[in-house]
Amino acid sequence: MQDKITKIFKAIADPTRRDIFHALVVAAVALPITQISNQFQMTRQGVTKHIKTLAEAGLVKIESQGRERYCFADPKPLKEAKKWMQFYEKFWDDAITNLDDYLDQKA
Amino acid sequence: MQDKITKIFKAIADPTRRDIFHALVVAAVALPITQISNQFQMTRQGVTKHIKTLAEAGLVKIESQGRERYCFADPKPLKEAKKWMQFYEKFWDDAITNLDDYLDQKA
DNA sequence: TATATTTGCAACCATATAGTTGCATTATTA
DNA sequence: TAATAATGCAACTATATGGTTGCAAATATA
Repeated sequence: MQDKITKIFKAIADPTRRDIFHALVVAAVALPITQISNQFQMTRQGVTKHIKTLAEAGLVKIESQGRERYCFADPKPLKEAKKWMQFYEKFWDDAITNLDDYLDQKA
Repeated sequence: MQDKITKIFKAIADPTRRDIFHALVVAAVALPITQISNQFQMTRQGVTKHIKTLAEAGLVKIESQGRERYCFADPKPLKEAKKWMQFYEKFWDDAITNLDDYLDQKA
């Protein structure tokens, strides 16, 4: 199975999923699947699949109530994604800015 | 065509690609493709494909010198990924911590 | 010049992914 | 109880993805 960080990055690597996630975040309330899917062009089942992917990454929580399934965004897993990136942050500035110069120097 | 942020997230969503990227970052010098691929179990062509994906996301720069192609990690595009995440950072803490409570309240 | 090295390109394969349609199930409401 | 609404499940399609092998081209070295 995929590790957590891979699931998170895969989940947000799809633009439609980012849209769904965003819609849930700004909604700030839990919404049933059908209501979410009404905001998108694709079929309910398509949206459901994306929500499942988001849920598996922990970015969406789902709670059943009667026949409805309320979905709510949970951005917390993004903390881990941020943490992964933070290691590389220190290289943002001291990265070789001009590879040509580097290679010339080496030659 | 895919937008920039999608390319970046897709590039780092694959664990092998994260490994290659990491190897290039810590190497801190430009390395020819064959030399990079020697550090991995898979074929040179497999590694080359991953490097291409990373390069298309701007995370790796490639410069030809003679018959060799020197690759170097450039973490700068991660800034954009971080920026995307920063919008959701403000929701990390005030996100509904217990969806059950929220729904009970609503009921 | 002959040989070895680094690489790109193309074809190919297996699996994953994004999306669809159709139907059955469960819960609500008239 | 009958009709409607929200959902899950399964099958299916098309395309993307991760990876391979084989071969040709260009460059470097003996």
